[in-house]
Amino acid sequence: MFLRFKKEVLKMLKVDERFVKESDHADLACTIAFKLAKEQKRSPQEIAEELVAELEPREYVGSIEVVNGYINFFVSEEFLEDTIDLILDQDYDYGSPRLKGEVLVEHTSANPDGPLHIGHIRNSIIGDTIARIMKKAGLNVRTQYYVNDMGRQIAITALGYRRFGIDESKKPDHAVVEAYIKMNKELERNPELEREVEDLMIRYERGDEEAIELFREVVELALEGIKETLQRLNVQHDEFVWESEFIRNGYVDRILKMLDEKGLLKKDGAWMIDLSDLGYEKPVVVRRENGTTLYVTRDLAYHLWKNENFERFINVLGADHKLIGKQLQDILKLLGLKPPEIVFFEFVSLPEGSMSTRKGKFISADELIEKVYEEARKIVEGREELSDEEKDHIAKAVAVGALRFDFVKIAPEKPMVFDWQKALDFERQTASYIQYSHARCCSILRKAVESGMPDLDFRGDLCTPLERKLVVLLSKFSYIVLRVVNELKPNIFADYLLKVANTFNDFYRDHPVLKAESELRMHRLAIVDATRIVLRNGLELLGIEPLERM
RNA sequence: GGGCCCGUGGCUCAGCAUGGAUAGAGCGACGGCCUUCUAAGCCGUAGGUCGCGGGUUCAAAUCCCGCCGGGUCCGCCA
Repeated sequence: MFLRFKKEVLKMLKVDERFVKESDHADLACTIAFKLAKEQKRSPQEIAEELVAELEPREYVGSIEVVNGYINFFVSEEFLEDTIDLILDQDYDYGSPRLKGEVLVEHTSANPDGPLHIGHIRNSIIGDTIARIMKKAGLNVRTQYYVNDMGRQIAITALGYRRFGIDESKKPDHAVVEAYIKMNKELERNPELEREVEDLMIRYERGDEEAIELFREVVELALEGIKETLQRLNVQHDEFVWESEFIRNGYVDRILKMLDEKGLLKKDGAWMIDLSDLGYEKPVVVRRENGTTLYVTRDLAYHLWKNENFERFINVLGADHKLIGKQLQDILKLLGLKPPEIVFFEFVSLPEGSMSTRKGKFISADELIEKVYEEARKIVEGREELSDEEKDHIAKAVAVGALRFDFVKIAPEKPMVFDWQKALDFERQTASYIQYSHARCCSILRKAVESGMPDLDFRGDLCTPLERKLVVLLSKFSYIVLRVVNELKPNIFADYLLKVANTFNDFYRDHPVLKAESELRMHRLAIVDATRIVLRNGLELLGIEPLERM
């Protein structure tokens, strides 16, 4: 709805979109007069007044005023009424800007050599949230986990698995990483084993059956554990795509042929692409002297496949992939293919330094989830009216919410230092605050039903300034969704939802609902119900369960 | 050495793309509010040279240049 208001404002003014912005002083504010002031050598105020004199309020633009050169626009009562009607009418569907298109989101894609750690889940949470928001926007979204089954570290894991076996009593990913860590130590002690690693990698790429079976077994084990963790976090993948598939299905050969035909390959024993014209110091090797391919080669093949199937493809990658990511984009462009859009996120480190799976220096996602759950459980214990089962359910939802929100609210480009104390401090958990606000809405509506639910009837003319503010905020849902789709910054949405919860709690404080008389009661119940729908739909986009009581 | 990212009250962050009206939240601190729709809530107070120095502009947290501090990348690894 807010999008329509903005469109009307733009149509009235006939100015470029960038001069119209959100503001604390108005629903939308225009700064064009400042620009014109310079050219015309007149005061911004004068120009703004002149511009406004020619404008007539329309359907959704209720009033216009000029202050200090700003042209401030306010929504009409009709706008407020249509917003509430739309929300109540669309319910679960509310909030979509109704886009069309085929989109692929690739995220997480952690090496299958052990459990996900707290750095990996930053990737999962950003990726999953983007995917959810794009789906909401109406796009046809598929999510994939790219399984790096051909790497050196998987060969090492496979060797460790064969040599030491694994502890079957443990969750499989945690068991696999033990073999990986042990094998790494073994390699340090005995560098001769290096040849075995290399040999195994070559055999796997050439399609040696025994090697394939070994890799498959160990990778499946790791993935089994990883999938369980992802499920706990409400992170969904439609498919797990194995890197080695692109060797076997011919895409690697095709991409190499394309590179060759474009004259991009320098074959000097190894095959490489010279990117010095684009400012890269070193060439990118796509085929080793021994005939095997590299990670980037398979990734190029994967992106050839993406080009054939999707209009937009988005990768969520750690900042350590920046160089290789840019090279991938540039090579694809040279081939006349579409490059992926990449969301880079900075590292999550521990107070004592960066994490390392190889050295066993990491905090696993499972451990974090468990501890946060225990903490949430302590708080829920205080609610005597709830059954044990309900308490458990609420604690789980609150824990996952706290965790997901903690990661998604921070802009991806910010480095994070993990802190146990903060992760477990529920005083600062904003997710449960939003869940709580939603539960409050539900509670009011439950009581209203008990005492005979009246018809909901929102009236623009009954709105207090705060109610007006809340409804305008509710109208921005699809506008915010669209922003995330365009800018790929899911933290914008987290911020928005927090603002909705905040404003609702302000409303709750000094606007009695159930005690209000007749039409005011109907009016406010409509606001509560609409807020409930926005909070519920919004929490779902963040992968957080909207609880009805807590 | 070169590239990229980050640097905003004691702490964690938003705002920076497209410069504009008093720099916003949360935690922590201090003081208040449960006979009134869930106190996982609300209200109030204190706390800021927006890393530093220049520049552009009527106007800079936001744009440009130079520094400083932290992170990260620069393999025929992934």
